[in-house]
Amino acid sequence: MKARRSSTVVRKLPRQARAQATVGAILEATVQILDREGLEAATMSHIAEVAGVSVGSIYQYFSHRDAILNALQDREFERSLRLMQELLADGNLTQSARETVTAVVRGLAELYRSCPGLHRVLAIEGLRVAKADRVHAFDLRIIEIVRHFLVATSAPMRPKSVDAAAFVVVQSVRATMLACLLERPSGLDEETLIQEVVDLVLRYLVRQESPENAREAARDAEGAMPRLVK
Amino acid sequence: MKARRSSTVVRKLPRQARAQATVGAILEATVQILDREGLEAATMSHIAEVAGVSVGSIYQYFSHRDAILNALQDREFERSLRLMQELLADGNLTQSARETVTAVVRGLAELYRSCPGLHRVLAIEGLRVAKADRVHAFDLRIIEIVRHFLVATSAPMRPKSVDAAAFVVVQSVRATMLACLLERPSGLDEETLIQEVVDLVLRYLVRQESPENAREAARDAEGAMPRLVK
Amino acid sequence: MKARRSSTVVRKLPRQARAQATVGAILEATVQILDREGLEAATMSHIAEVAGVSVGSIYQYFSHRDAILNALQDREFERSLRLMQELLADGNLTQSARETVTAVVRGLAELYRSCPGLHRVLAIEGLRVAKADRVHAFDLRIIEIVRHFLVATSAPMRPKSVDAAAFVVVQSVRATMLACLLERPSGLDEETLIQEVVDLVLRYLVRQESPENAREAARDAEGAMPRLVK
Amino acid sequence: MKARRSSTVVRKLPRQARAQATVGAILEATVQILDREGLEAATMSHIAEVAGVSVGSIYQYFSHRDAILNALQDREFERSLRLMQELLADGNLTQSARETVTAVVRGLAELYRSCPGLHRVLAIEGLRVAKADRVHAFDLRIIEIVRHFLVATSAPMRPKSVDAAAFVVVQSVRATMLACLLERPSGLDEETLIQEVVDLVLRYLVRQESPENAREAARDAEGAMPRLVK
DNA sequence: GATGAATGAGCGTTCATTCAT
DNA sequence: GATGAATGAACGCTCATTCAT
Repeated sequence: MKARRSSTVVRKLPRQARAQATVGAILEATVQILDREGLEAATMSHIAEVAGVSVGSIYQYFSHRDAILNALQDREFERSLRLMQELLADGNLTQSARETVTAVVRGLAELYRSCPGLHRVLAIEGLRVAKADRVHAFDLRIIEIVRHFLVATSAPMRPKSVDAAAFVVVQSVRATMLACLLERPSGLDEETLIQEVVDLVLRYLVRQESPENAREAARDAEGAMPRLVK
Repeated sequence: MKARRSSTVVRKLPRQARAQATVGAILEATVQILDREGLEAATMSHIAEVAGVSVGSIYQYFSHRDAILNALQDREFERSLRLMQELLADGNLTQSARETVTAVVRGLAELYRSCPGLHRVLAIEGLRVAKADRVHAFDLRIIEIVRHFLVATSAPMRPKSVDAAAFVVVQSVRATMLACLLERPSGLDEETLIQEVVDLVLRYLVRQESPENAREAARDAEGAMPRLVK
Repeated sequence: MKARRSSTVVRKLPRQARAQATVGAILEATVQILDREGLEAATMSHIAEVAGVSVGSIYQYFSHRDAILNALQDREFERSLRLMQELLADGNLTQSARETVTAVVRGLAELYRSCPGLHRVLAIEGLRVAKADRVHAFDLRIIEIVRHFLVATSAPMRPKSVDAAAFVVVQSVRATMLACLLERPSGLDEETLIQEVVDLVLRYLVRQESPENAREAARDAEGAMPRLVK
Repeated sequence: MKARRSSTVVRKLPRQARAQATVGAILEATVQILDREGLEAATMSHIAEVAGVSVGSIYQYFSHRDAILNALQDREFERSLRLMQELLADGNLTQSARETVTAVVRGLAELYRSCPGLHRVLAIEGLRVAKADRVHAFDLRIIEIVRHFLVATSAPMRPKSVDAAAFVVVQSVRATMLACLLERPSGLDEETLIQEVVDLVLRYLVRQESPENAREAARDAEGAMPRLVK
């Protein structure tokens, strides 16, 4: 009776131009709704209305409602992964650890800032049991990228367990930056928090040289990062 | 007279007691359902069934469904706050920072571990727009406690902005410990992660003395924490 | 997610008077709709409307739409079975075969005539693959009753295979009488067809004595059935 | 000229031929779907898919979905009619009644057996109110053929009302043979049931000569049909 | 003609909430 | 107060039909 629901996100590959436009309209409408009105406003009728298509058209491309959310989740997942892959690529190892970490944190912050409500919803979805596997798989990929960087960098790594370190860092950065955007803590601007998160990560990961004070003072004075690697 | 007055009293007291018991049953039923079956299983009928009361009775004590979830959220909020208030109270300032932070992280981990499914749901609820203010208020209280500790402790604090530090620390610890329970990252046991989170926090917050290496080696060798404060 | 759909027809046993009335109204409304408007008119909204209740109320007593149809099917199944059990009971063996068969055929005809449209729909339902087992089980019970009679009667049975005979007779009588009501074949009144069906069955089942002609002439003249059994 | 005329012709003929092929593909696809998956699987999209055409093309040849089912019904109707017309034609009157009836029953059984699922669906369709007239018309034609045979045959007919007899016989044979295929009654093979149905019909229709036993014994012994006609 | 993307009325079903008993 | 039957708006989803390409 009921057609099996594969985990496949897209029901039919849109081959015509109009079809492509429709799929795009559906995804954009959903992003807008999620970002502005939240998860429960994203009913099929509302999505259809905002997208300017009929409900039936949505089902031409997405087998069920969750498939739309999955598609968006995948899209953001890929964005995050691409960002980190680029910034943590082996070719960037000549940069200082601080430069690299700052770039990653800032990049994620920008990603979230572009549509905070969407990322709020995606965070919610990530907490639902039904989506656990998807999120877990994503986390593994992210952690693997971080792990690879931690192993490859010439900065002196402090933690004994690279796995644990990657896990802790990924969760901490994500949660803090997202909360920063969603809660807008009074008195704290985003830039300050980015710097704090970068500090959090660097101090946790990198074996500090002594004399510590001198180096930090230097940074503060110059506004530039001393190379942690030679 | 006496008898009547007595009967009046007991007739009144049991009513209140019964009301308390009913409210308790409703909350416990909801906790069980949320923890075991998730948010969508927590329908009014199901809660009533598990609590052993009628749906109508629930509305006697909770004006609408969300009020139950709010009550549970408040209860867990209070538990967290009480935990932190106790561990970060001024009376505990003589303990080492590592001891204190370890106690807090471990305490939160225990709180989450007692019913991870519930905290998963509460995290979800906390991300909903409608609950933003409630969560924000809670975060402010938590941060205030942390902030107070950071100011009061004799450990040499490194961050310039106590507000930012409290925010970063709270978000990081919460997210990492919850993710630890919900994702069960393979190869990482809870105790290891607790230690890593403690390291994350301490290294971020406390100005490290030199020579750093010696001190860390000492900790690893003794299995005990050297006092960071004098 | 989806609650398992047991084959149970009734979701909750109605214990209050109002509940009983509601269940009755739902069933009667469905019978009316099926009888007058056919299967596809029996939507949940329409049933609710005709029954004078809300859709939600239907789901209080029937887990899904098909459960209503199953309940009606069971009700008619039981009626047929009761009818045949009574007429073919061992206590009636002293009656002539013709008397017995006539009573059964006439009884079924009356059953169908009381709401032909309903039996039309039930016949449809009986042909749907999903209901095959239900109908098969019913047919087995009916055939068993007929079979028992064929073995017990003192009329001289002709067919070698009692099983086959029971099957053939049951299917033939049912189909002919139902078609009689639904097609209203011009020029044929119900009574004539009943007599023809009775003849069909008797001549098929009972070993005719010779001289045949004499006996048939006698029947025609007298309008009464000579005992086929001694 | 020649070529052009020829091309004109073939351009026209292929078009018609293609149309024929398309209609054929649609009908065959529908037959397959109905036979294997049932009525509800026969959606326009599914038919189009199996037929290898587009939904739009179906509407070129069939004004609406039901028209396809009607066409199939007509096709099967015609097959049944042709079968019976051939077997009951005046030219066959020299055969014994048993031979003729056996041929008809066996022919119908074969018709049904070639695609039982399709005939199940057609039986369902035949019971729908909207199709009543179509089925009635078909039944009238069938009955007319039977009636003509009953009048023309030299076998001694027993029933007084040829109309009633034709009706009874047609309904009984159809229902029993179809139920035989759809229910697969345990312990009864098709051949046995065919013989029983033939007996049912013959004993009902034909005035039996005495002594009955002798003749039946003879049939059983010889495995051949004694001529009922002279 | 042929295509298949688009349509949208209508379906079965759920569940927070109300209120007569 | 307690009950639980009744409510009905709203949901996700289907599919016969249309029509721009």
